[in-house]
This record gives sequence, C-alpha cells and structure tokens, in this order.
Amino acid sequence: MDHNLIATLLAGLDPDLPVLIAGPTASGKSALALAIAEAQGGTIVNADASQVYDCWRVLTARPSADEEARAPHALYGHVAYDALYSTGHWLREVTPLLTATRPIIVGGTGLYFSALTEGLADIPATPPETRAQADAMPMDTLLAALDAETASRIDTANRARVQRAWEVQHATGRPLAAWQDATPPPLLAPGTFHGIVMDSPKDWLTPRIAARFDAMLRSGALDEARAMADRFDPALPSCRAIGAREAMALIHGDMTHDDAVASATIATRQYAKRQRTWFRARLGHWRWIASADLAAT
RNA sequence: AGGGGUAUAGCUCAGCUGGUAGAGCGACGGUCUCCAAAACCGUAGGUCGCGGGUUCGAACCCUGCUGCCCCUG
Repeated sequence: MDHNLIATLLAGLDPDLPVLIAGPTASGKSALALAIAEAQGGTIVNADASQVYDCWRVLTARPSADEEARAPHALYGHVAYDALYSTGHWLREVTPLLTATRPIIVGGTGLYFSALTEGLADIPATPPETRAQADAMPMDTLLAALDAETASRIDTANRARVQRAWEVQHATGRPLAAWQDATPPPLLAPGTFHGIVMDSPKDWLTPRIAARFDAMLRSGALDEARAMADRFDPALPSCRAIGAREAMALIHGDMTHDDAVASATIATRQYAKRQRTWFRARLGHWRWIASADLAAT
C-alpha cells in the first residue's frame, strides 16, 4: 500500500463521520477499510450482498479471521445460507450501527449504498409465502395485476422487477409506486459521510480477477463447496455467489479445473463491469481513488 | 498412401429442393427504490478455408489445392 497516499487520505477524513467505500470485486477496498480502521478506529461494516451469508467465506472474499481480529467487523457471514434477505434487511441492520462506533461501510453492492444515501421506500419484507406464490406465477399474470402507475415505472421485461412489484402489492395491499412516493429521507444525508469509490479500470482489474478464483480454489473454496454439497440450491441467493456453481462442479468432477476457472473469471469480470456502471452513474460525485495508486508500494 | 468426413462471427454450431447468412455463448455499452455476486435492455463482429468452373444468381452444385478428424494398409 502507498503510505503517503493513505496518510493524505486519512488527514482529509473527519474521524466522527462515517466512511463509505464502494468498489468492484478485487479492487482493494477491504484493505483500505482496514487501514482506516486501524488508524482512526471504527467498525468495518459489510455492504456486500453475498458476504452476509454464512456458507462462503473464501469464495466471497470475506475478511479472514486475522483481518477480523485487527478491527471490529459487522454484518459478515451472519445470515443463514437459506434465509430470505434483501436490501431492506440490510438497511434495517445497518441503521443501529450508524450511531454506535464510527462505521466504515465497505462493499460492492451499489444498491446498498444508494439505499443508504438516497433513501429506500420503507416496505415490509416480503413474506416467504408471498414469494413462493409469486415464484409459481407466470410473468403475464403478475404484470396484469399491477396498477398502471407502478407498471409505467418498472422494466416490464424484467421478471424480477415485475415480481417484486406484484409481491409488494399482494402482501401490503398498496401499490409499489405509492410506497416509493412515500420514501423517507436517506439515513445518511449528503455531507454527513465520506464517500469513496475505488477507481478500478478494466485493464487493471482483469488480471487480478483472473488470478483470484484459482487462488480461492487453493485456499479453501473447495472445502466450502464440500460442506455445502448436500444443501446446495442454485435458486438460493447465497448459492448464486460467483464461482459457487463452478466449485460445486469441481468437487463433483463435472468440470475441468481450467473450464471452472475460465467460467468463474468471466462471471466476475461481467459483475465488475456492472458494478463500475452503477458507481459511475450513481456515485459519480463521491471521491474516486485509483486502486492502482493505492496498491502501489 | 488409399477411402470417407469436415472447413460459416472470438468460441460451439444452424442454414430446408441454389435467391448475396442466423442462434447461443463471449465481447462492448447501458438500466435498475429491496432475491442486486440478481434480473433486464441495446450494439458491434463473417469477402461462408483458398483458387477455378456451372448458373441470371452459389455458404449450398462441379473441380483443384490446403488444414483438421475418422477408417484401411
């Protein structure tokens, strides 16, 4: 790490304000969070959707036990692999942490950061029965049940968005659009936090991504896959973690090592692209720090 | 060496009895107020291995060459 850059960065951070660090996979954001926590104190809070689950530590690049010992960590691996979780769950869990010790919120899920700083409609969590019922319904039926206003706001070609709107309508009796119109102010208003984005261009990130999955396989990802072998369900969000499918295929002998690495690498690269797109569009006004500069020694 | 097969987008392959080529994946760009490491939308790639011939017209038919695969010796 570049200590001069870190020192300059730290000098510009008000130790009383929360720090938010968004970055693509493999961008070095966790190391930065740790450096800030060690220098100024604070609790590192996870803002990565797949790192909340208890089933994959290595595969989702969760902080190691050593790293967790260097600073308090929260919201990592605390959700059962088969539990229903969402942005709303995360936002409710992160709320009390904002007023405790100084939070250093770090992760790659853009929606979590936007919900935190731009607000999110305060809709009750979808009951499991509603989810199950919707899962079994055809898209046309879901769409037909929506009010015109809600339908006009969502991507009607996107099953996930249509189903979400239906679930809200069905479970609460109130249209999604109405809930959204009543969105409360954000938990963190502009000016009340430090927003940092890891600037990680494709050319810099791609080689790191390519080496990463292979490293994961050599450092325990296969053991995690074996532990999940009997419970693995591709329909579960926890099991949609990038590389999970490939790791399972490897322990079952359904895929060659090279094919598994290639497949997981492609998926990771595509994910990083989606992350970059979100950050550029939604967090463009945050402070952008080049991963390459930070990683330089 | 002889016989057979094959050669179409970066990859895997479609392309009916000849009417100047399509898909999936990948690549690239974007959307997204709650399953978000999800879901979705858009764009760009091919002188159809090379040469010759038949035809108004060839990825498709004939022919020579080249590469790869299989069989026989």
